[in-house]
Amino acid sequence: MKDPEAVTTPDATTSDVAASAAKQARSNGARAAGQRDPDRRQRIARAAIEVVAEVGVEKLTHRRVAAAAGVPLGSTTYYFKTLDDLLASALRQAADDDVEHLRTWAAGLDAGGELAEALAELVLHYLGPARAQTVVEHQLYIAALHRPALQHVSQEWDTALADLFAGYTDAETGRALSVLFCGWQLQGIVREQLPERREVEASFRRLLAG
Amino acid sequence: MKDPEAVTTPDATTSDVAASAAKQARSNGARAAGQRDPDRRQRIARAAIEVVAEVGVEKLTHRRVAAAAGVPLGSTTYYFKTLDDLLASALRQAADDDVEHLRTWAAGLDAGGELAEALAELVLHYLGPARAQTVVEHQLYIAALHRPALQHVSQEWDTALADLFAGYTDAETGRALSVLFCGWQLQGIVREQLPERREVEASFRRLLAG
DNA sequence: CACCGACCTGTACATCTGTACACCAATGGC
DNA sequence: GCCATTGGTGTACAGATGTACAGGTCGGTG
Repeated sequence: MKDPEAVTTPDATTSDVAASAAKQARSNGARAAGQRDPDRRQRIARAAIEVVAEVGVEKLTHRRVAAAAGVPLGSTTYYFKTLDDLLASALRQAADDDVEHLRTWAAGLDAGGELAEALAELVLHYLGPARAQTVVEHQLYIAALHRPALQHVSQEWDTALADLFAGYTDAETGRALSVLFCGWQLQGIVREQLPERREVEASFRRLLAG
Repeated sequence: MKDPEAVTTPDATTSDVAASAAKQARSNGARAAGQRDPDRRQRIARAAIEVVAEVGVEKLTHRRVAAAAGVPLGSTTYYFKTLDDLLASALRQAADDDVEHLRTWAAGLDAGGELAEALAELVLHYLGPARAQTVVEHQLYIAALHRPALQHVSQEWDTALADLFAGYTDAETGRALSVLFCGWQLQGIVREQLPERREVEASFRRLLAG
């Protein structure tokens, strides 16, 4: 039986990692047992992110995502009842991936090094090697503006960023750093030329000097 | 530099461009002769902005814009051959309107007053009374990411902002201020609660202290 | 072994979309 | 006065889209 009005999916919204891990452990050898494709849901969500990266949110369709994920159309509508569900999962996935990436970045931060330097480096990373990811994230972030149910995801994203930075200074400075950080990203993604590292670093240093 | 406008005009493909231009040049004294509704094109562009504000870029359609502008469907496709043309005009219109607004703001700036204070005020204005406008602008700004022909519009927008701020300090500080300004806007539009004026002002002051 | 209930898929359909284009209307030149 | 030209509009059409849903498959359970 298909649950009629579950929040988003037949699965629970979170913690499918544990469930899928258990089942995967049980049926590791050949094809999956019971659940033929345990993490297909997450794969579809990531395919949605990929589609947004390539053609933009306004061209996000079930069919395109299905093609990108290599699954039939019926599969995407099975896991995501409506397109907004799909978009929501994509946003959540992108935010989670990003925050995790930021955490590992923070973990690898040299305690003795200068924070402004590291932040400038991070900005350039997001505008250079990880530019595609940055573009998607902003698309999804903005797409949430017209979906009240998603705004808290974007909010928590910003908050996580500010908290992370606050860990090295104080709450207010952390917020200011996150604001400047977002600004550099936003202005950077529409230009093909990267900002000067020296200039970016200098701006962070000014904020920290207060 | 603002150059290419003819590309979006309806008669771009037909061959009587020269003839109409000649006649218009010849009968220049009679203003808007032959045009029953001279600024309908601009009205449609503004209606497009309105539609984006209400339902988002991904739901921007000819029909919706026509309804919002109070014109028949055929009229929107007459002035804007394709949807991208319409979106482009909307972006340009929004950017122009915004830059003009910023200029009048700058013109009314008290020379003796503090810049940080005025900037904080401006941020709160864009997140409060002019929030809808801010939301649209970001939607359009982001939409340009997948339309290379539009990126320069967004770029010039940022540049105009930085130049404006630079007029009160120096080039690099102006850029930094514009980055922080954009950051406050971006983070502000997903929250329903405005940031504290004192905190915003303090962040600008820190940048200016360097 | 039979059966049940999940996972999964192919297809159908109503709707919406962009766009073309054949039409009216007025206006300025003759 | 007439008429060509251009502004303006209603409609038609092919295609894409979201979504429902009837089946199909297969492991688990009694």
